[in-house]
Amino acid sequence: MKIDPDNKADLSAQIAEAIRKEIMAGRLIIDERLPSEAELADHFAVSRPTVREALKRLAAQSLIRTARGAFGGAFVNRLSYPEAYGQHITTSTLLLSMNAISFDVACEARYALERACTPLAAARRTPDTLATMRAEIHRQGQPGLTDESFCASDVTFHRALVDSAANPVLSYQLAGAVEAMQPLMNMITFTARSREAIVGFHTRIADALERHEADAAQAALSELEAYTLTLGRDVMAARAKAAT
Amino acid sequence: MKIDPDNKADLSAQIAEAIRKEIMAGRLIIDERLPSEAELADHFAVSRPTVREALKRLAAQSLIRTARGAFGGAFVNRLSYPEAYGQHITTSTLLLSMNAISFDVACEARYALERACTPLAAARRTPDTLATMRAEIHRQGQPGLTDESFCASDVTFHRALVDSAANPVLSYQLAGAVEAMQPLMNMITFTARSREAIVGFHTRIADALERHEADAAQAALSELEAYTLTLGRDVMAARAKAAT
DNA sequence: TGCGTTTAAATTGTCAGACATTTAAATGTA
DNA sequence: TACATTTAAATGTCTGACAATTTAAACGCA
Repeated sequence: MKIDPDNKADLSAQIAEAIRKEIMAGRLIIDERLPSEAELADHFAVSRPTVREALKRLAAQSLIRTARGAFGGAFVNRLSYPEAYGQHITTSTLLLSMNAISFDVACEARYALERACTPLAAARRTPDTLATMRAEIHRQGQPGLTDESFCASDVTFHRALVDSAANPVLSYQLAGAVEAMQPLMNMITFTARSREAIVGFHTRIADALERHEADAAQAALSELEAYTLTLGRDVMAARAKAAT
Repeated sequence: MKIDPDNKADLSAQIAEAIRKEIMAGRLIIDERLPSEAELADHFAVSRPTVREALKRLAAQSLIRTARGAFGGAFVNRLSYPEAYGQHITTSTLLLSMNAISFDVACEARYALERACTPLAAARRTPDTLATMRAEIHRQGQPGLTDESFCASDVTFHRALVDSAANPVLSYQLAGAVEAMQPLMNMITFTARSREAIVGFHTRIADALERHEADAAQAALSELEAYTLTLGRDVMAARAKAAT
């Protein structure tokens, strides 16, 4: 394993970075056991708490997992899809909420990415993903639904659309774009009329996918984008007026 | 702040998760100072090292930053684009390298996402992004270039293509897809003939963007995808044969 | 008064040593 | 052999201490 250079940042950050590079470069392979905390402390010439802080940093990124007991220790972790989803969604959500990203920019990115899925989704959609989409459409038509529940259902619908492409890498990449929009969408008040309009677009998308018509799905998606954009702009305009 | 329920996982993980939720929910706002480690230890009824491990977990995700000295402490961090890029690329690269993702699936996802950018890129490309693309094309034509350098240049070219869309959220999302492919591409040996072919596709893409022709760019991109796929399949076939 | 210097306080970073807890292998026993 | 017990190794946690760093306040001097 590498050694730390002179001095700069925290020791625990340096050690974590050194181990992370080993993993990324493939020199530490999957399920391989790292030296014990005591051995690492000895190797890097630091105390055990410092090593532990470094290992916790790696654990937070799902790079390692730890097990107690004899023959326990820290092991290079196989990054699972659920873990990767979680990381990506956390990062994306924070990036959008903390950097004053305009609704327009986020919306444009999300729908551009979703349109990338529609050709594949139209070709590969399954009865299963279609059923999910239909179920969410039905839920979105229920009168008593709160705005927040409506948004959550919207996310589920769009994730089913993405999953229809049957490409797990694509689903992973899109999860961030779709989920991160939810806080922004939650600022919108959905009137009965706007809900009806959205349900209409969703139905058109589901129908098009069912008939394997990629172009029709893409067209409906684009119209939904334009409509969502107007909803978002209304909210932003109202907010700007209220702030004066 | 929330309290931990009965018992289950590590205390440091529980505490980190509690604080993370506060941040994600916006109850801890940007640049806000968290209580000192001693106060947190008191609040959660744990020792200071345990609190520190929790804070290091959050720091590893760029959720907080720490400063020493009086009036120092842990502060909610504004997640910057470079930090988000780094997180996303790390996660994406590991996900692909550790889960036996087929070259085909990764390739399909990447090019589907890139095609989502071309309409915007064709409309908004700047002299700057075009110049970057031209420079990389020129580099890719140099005879002495190693395969690894060729790959790195390829990544730079495609990132310039993505950046041409002038949507930072899109650039962020695509960074993972483009960069994570590099280790897979590095397995390919680029002959003089395949390099020439790729440079040809790149030139067609740059030309199309320069003339604001989205369809032509998309067509060239699709052909490049098909060509990349054959290169990847040749490598995989050779590997499979060598393994017998 | 005004300004530079010194001091003090608060906070994170690091260390040392200890004990608790968990796990699986080794051992002992019926 | 089968099962219970012991043991060893490792992580999880705690206590207490000191070092390093940074800012604010106190101080001294012209």
